[in-house]
Amino acid sequence: MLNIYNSLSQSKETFKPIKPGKVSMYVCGITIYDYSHIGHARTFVSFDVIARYLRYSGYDLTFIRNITDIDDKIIARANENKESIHELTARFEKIMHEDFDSLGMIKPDIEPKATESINEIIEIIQTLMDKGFAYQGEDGDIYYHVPKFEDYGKLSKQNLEALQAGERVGVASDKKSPMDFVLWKMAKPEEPSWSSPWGEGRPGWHIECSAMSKKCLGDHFDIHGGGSDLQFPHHENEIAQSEAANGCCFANTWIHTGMVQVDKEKMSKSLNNFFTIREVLALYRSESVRYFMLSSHYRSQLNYSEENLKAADASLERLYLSLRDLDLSNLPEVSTDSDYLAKFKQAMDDDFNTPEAMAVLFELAKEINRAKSTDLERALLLAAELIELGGVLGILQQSPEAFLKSSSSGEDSDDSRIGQLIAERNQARADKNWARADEIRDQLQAEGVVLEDKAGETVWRRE
RNA sequence: GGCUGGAUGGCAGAGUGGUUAUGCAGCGGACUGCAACUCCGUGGACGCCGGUUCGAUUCCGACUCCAGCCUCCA
Repeated sequence: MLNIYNSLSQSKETFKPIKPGKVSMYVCGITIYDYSHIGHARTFVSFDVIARYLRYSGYDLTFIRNITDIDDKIIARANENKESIHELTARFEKIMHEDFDSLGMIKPDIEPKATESINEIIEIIQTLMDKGFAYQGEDGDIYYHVPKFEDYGKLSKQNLEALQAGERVGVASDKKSPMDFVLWKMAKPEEPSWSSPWGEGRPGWHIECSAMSKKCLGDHFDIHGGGSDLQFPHHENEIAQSEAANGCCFANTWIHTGMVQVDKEKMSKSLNNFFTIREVLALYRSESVRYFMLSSHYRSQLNYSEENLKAADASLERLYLSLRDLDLSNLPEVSTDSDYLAKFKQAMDDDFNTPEAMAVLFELAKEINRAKSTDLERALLLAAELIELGGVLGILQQSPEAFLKSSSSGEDSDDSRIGQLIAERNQARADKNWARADEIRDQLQAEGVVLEDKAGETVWRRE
């Protein structure tokens, strides 16, 4: 039985889909105008595992992850670059897909874009106008009138009075209430715009997600997710828009991921302390980066550091080492009543507890290592389980040799040269010239290549 | 100031009202020319103060500290 922590109720709830056997999930994607950073990676790897586990559990999942491709920052960046917003967003969309692929993320079923949902956006705004939840200011912009929505604050546990007390001063506008937010913004000259019943303009920040989730999943769906920094105001505003417009419930379960920290501070663009996915993938193996993302629970903060990334790589190396020297081409069928599978599921059923689930992977690795020398059949069965469970987390799907010989940076030292040095070293060993043998090993070690002398042969791997 | 969440062994990170998390690092042993890999064994922990309890790291309350949101943010 799957239990998920719901931000709405602030507690773990037994998950019950609206339609038995089916799950609809909408995850807020990125506003696209720059390279994606490690914080994005953390959130989307988390939802990737959630999606995989829902499917592994037998649910028929529809997974939506949007792209917000119109927004003030996009316009500003495109102007800086002297290019169109479409050129800018198309370029970074391609980069984002490459980065996400590198991290082993499965693709969402639909990846809607704000600019391809303008009709739906206008429809919702019109409904909100008709129902009296929205109004047009003197500047022509359309605003959502927050005090009109009684449940405002139910997700972020804020109340309007407190929010207004904390409101920063000096915001001059013709809003009726300081908490009101823009649904439709009138276009300034030379800004990209679409025609609407209220004039040429573009959508405000929050409305596109209400429109895209409705377009893809309908008024009422199972799971809505995103980074915890979106909980307020973005998700709160989505609820206000969608529930008011649709006159009914919106998402049942809200899932929020913890932020990535650098030196105990949130990684963010405004603090300029972020690492892009590209930068990090140049330093560490991509699968190790993914492993790192899953090594702590998705709701807790994750501290980015060289030490932690190296530890993740070493841990993953241990798992792959256990699979080495086994014939993985012909794996036996995994038995459904395996204790390890049961333990793994129990961990994942408890709000997707990946650290606990990964502990099961290490138990399997240890058992495989033991069984290798005593009971090869058992070792293979356990290896099949390890690979299957790894697959649920999106790891351990390459051959051990491929992982162990891969390097973090693209600049591999030459494999054939490594082979030559090993041959030379083995000649030295045969001659009992230990000094020369150790010299070669030290030299390779300095290049990040580790040698292991097995019976009859010497194998190598990169670390 | 308001609202959330957190504080676990050298590091990372789960979990539990009484019994081994797990990984890395350490220590002892086996294996090895020496290593590496692997196995066997092993030390080390629950921020602080009270309360509940036969017993609390785990429940309750206060305190201290840390982080997130309240402006753009994954």
